[in-house]
Amino acid sequence: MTEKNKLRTECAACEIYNPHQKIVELLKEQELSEEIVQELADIFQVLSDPTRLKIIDALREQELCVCDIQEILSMSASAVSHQLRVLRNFNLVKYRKEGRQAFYSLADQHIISLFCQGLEHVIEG
Amino acid sequence: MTEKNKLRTECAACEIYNPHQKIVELLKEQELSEEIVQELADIFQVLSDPTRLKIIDALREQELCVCDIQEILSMSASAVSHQLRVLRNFNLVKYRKEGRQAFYSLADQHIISLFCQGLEHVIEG
DNA sequence: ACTAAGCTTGAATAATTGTTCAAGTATAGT
DNA sequence: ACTATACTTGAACAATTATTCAAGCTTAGT
Repeated sequence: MTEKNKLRTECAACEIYNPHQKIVELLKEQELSEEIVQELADIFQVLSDPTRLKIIDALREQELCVCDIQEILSMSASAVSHQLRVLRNFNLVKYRKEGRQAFYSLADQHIISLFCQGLEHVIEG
Repeated sequence: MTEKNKLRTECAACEIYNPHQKIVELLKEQELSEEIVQELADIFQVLSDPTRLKIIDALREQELCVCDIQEILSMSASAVSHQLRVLRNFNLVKYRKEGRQAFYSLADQHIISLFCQGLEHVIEG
């Protein structure tokens, strides 16, 4: 094996010279666990719907009942309720019952950080 | 109209006493534009897939060619290429051609902020 | 007790999406 | 010129998902 050939380490995937062999091996080991990646995808997935984003946005400053949200979004109670359930299932919102009404609020402010960071990305282009 | 009734302003949505009438009106006006919300949803949508998240994660430290990524994710070239196109369309990655290979890298570090913020959310529970 | 309001839920439908498959282009090596 | 590699692309398929519809439950007011 010539000096030149020694440098030409082979990637398991490509047969041509590959400068990233060690990095690839490292990344295969260090790769985020399947579970973490899926959870990460899930949380972004919740934020990937305009209706849910509008709900989160509306709840930023104060709690609102379902019919408030319905009014703000100009959507049916059913559609709103379905999306509130998604947000509930991911513990992004909590609610309290008062008579016939259900008052929803953000479970914590952490989701707002993500929301705002995303907004920055959009506005900055 | 009695003093008591004056306080019972009606919400356009609910007929019962609604403490949020003014807030609802305000939110209907201030609501994020449909366009902005859609763009926000779109960017989160891109991040809502495990494959794309893994690609972004792999590209955090250095550029990689398609076959590197293929190897790291244990996926077909076609599947990887399709997802790279999605990332390209949203200007999250850029690439340079070198012979037969295409070397991909992150277009900017902004997306990493979002990625990490999401990761924090997942890890903190 | 009755009626209506506020909200939730399951099924149905239409739309979107991730991967595979088959075929394609472009470059490198012989 | 030929072959194989690296990558891309469009169509097809299965899976997921957002909204609507119809029906339900619970509470408030009469």
